[in-house]
Amino acid sequence: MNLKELAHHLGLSQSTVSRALNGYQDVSPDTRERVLAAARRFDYSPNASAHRLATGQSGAIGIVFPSGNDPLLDPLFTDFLSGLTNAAARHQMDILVSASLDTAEASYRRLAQRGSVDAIVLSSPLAEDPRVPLLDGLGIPCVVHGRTRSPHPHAFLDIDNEGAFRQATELLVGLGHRRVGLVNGDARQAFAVDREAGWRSALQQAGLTAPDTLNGSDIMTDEAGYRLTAGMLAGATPPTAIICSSIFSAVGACRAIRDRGLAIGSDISVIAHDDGITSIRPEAHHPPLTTTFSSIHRAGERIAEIAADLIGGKSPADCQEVWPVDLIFRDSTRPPVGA
Amino acid sequence: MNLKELAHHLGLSQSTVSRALNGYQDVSPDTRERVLAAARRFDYSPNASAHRLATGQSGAIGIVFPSGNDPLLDPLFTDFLSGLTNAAARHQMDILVSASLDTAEASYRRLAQRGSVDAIVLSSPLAEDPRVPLLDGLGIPCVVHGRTRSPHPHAFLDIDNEGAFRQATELLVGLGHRRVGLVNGDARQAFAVDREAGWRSALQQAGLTAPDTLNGSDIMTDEAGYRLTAGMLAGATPPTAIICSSIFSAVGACRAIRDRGLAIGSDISVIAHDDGITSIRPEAHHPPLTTTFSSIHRAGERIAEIAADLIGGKSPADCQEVWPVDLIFRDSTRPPVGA
DNA sequence: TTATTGAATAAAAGCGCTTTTGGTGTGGTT
DNA sequence: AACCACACCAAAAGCGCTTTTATTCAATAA
Repeated sequence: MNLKELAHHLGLSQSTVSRALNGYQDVSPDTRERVLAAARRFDYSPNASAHRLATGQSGAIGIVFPSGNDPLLDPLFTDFLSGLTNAAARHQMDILVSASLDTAEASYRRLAQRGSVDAIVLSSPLAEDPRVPLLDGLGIPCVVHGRTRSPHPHAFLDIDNEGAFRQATELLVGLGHRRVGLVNGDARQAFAVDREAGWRSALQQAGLTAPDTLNGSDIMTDEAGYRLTAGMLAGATPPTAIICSSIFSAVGACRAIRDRGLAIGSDISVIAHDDGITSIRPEAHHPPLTTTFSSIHRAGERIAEIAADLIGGKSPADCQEVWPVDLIFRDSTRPPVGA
Repeated sequence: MNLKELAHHLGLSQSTVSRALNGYQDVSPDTRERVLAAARRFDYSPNASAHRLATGQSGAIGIVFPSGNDPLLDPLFTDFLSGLTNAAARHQMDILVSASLDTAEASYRRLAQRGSVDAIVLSSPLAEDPRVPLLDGLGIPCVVHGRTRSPHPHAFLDIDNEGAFRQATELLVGLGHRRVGLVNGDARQAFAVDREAGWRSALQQAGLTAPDTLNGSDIMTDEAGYRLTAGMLAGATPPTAIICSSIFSAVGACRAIRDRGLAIGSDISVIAHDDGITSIRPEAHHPPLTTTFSSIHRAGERIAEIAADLIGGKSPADCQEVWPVDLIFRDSTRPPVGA
């Protein structure tokens, strides 16, 4: 059932039916009611492709999957995407996930030029990310989950990574720790840069050093978390506390600590950043992990809204948000041994 | 830059340019070369909406996100989606992720009627899943990741869940275990039903019982894995081995075992099903976990191909695959204490 | 009365592509 | 010379909608 048939069935013109369905004013209440009733009865819904061609809008927000070769498949992505999709649906939009077969640049270019999407979401930005100027050049609205150092004014939603890790480090220092290890994500990622800065600043503020031996950086898997932590614990000046950039790293870190015959909390304190993903919960650990918390699901929701604003014409400069991060104190952080 | 402009620029008609770009035969090699060169030079790519309207195909495969209220956000989804997206891109298709705001049924209905997608992927099917007949009624091709008990002949890709868990149980029984606990997923899910059947059949084959107290079923998070395992270990006849339906449950199960002062492998054997997700690797555990393994990423890839076949007109009955599952022996499975 | 508005609807144009149909000029066949 | 393929290309229709422009008819104003 399409517009034409529906109109013919009602003895009305296509335009009248279209206007009635789309809530325009110049249709009598009477006809409108008839049209709506018929649409319901025939279970009519307008064809997506035709609608898009006519309006020039695709009704979709695009997101490009980190390339197939990259082993760093973000497990947080599911929760993020779930939020994104939910909020997008509320704005009558869909999420288009695209893979980068060749280069990431080519994917973005294709997406933009073909008009497959009205806006693009950038995830896991690097500190200096070439994608932002690229998309700007292509003239397609884009909102970054995170932040780049780009002087380019771009729409973004980020969490206060620096503040979160400064607070976490301050907490540990306040408990008496003097050697705090950092198990961070990939050093090129913007969030990792910020977190390191927070860690460093808190230590310096307290008159402590931030030695390279306690500054670990790698992908955020349990394996890498284990390796980095085990390395630090085996070093000449092992840490008495560890801060992990993800709950996955923390799982590995905890195993490294236990494997060394040490207890989490009493021997080595642990703080992890928790994005609130459902499959691994820090409060279910033994002992429950102290965390810096910010829901990546809610971030996804908000980003879809920002994208909708952008499509509606809002200026990117007016679409910049930094969310505070909660520090949730649990049992994995205690004063160091002998304090 | 659109077709019209490009054609005008070349002094050719739109149809000729279109045919040249789409590889039809009745265009001289000469003109084709000219057209392609111009397209490259002006960085032309055809408008997606127009293409879709003209061909009647959306060029997208749809997948509906498990509803927003459902806490069971599948963390495996990322890896699956990644495979799906990659393979889809190879077939020039995109993946459209849609949320179910109201009911799941309404979402599918909308997707199908609006022609937003050419095929739909169904994830996490229940043993009896109403979505299969629904989509069939809507006349939109659908491929199920997993299998339903539906008499409806539907396209699917499943792994041999029953065989995998039978083999795993047989391995444990062969080592001398007589009480094997099952930490399964949600009992309504098709895969959980099959895995339980495999476990049960292996035990019965060996003349052993499959008591309800050792048959745990819940969502596949570390927390639930911990709870189920702790419960079994605290019971009157605790298991000497545990089989987990996911690596996340296994993380929880391992913690429960350790918390009870027992060692994994020597005291309690553990086998986990591993979907090959990148963030948590069983071989990185201590001890490395024995697993039943099947890559969910590759399943995603294959499913996109099946969807493409279906769109191409292949019959659903000819699109049914069951993949064998590897049993990978590592150090978490040993003979029981005293054997 | 006659022009003037305004409401309600119809008609038609257009979005950018694909595809069908039609037309031209070449060369080979009878 | 007439015919027919054949290769190549142009013109035009059509996909299903939205939106602009026209039209009708009744009610009001001059």
